Amino acid sequence: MITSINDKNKDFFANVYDVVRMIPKGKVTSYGAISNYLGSARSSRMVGWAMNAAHGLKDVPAHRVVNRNGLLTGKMHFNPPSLMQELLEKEGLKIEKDQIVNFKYYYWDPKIELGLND
DNA sequence: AGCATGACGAACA
DNA sequence: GTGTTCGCCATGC
Repeated sequence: MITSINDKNKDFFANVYDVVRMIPKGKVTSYGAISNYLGSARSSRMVGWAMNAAHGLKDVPAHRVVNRNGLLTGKMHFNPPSLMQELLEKEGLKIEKDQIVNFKYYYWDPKIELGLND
């Protein structure tokens, strides 16, 4: 539950949620990619912070968002920490040592997918 | 106000 | 490739 956010934060959150919702099934992206897409390439921490608040929203597949290394850094924040991996595996991805196998292949960059393409 | 932390990332040694 | 440091913005003490 967010106690005090400004309009600026709200806009940032809304953008993050919107991008995350647009992530195709079986694809993943990184916090940095989202922050970059929003224009704040170095505020990737805020993306993670937004995800923390987003984890209460069913429309926001936070499990499709990992760090640039393809590592499931946020798995510990899910209800069962293993849920994140399970969801990804259910979408056809393979996880090993909390890391996405062939992460580069499943990587989905909003800056490219949504910006370069119509 | 200052200090420490965080689902991160990039630069540097 | 690994370890350290800084930047980013917000939160908690």
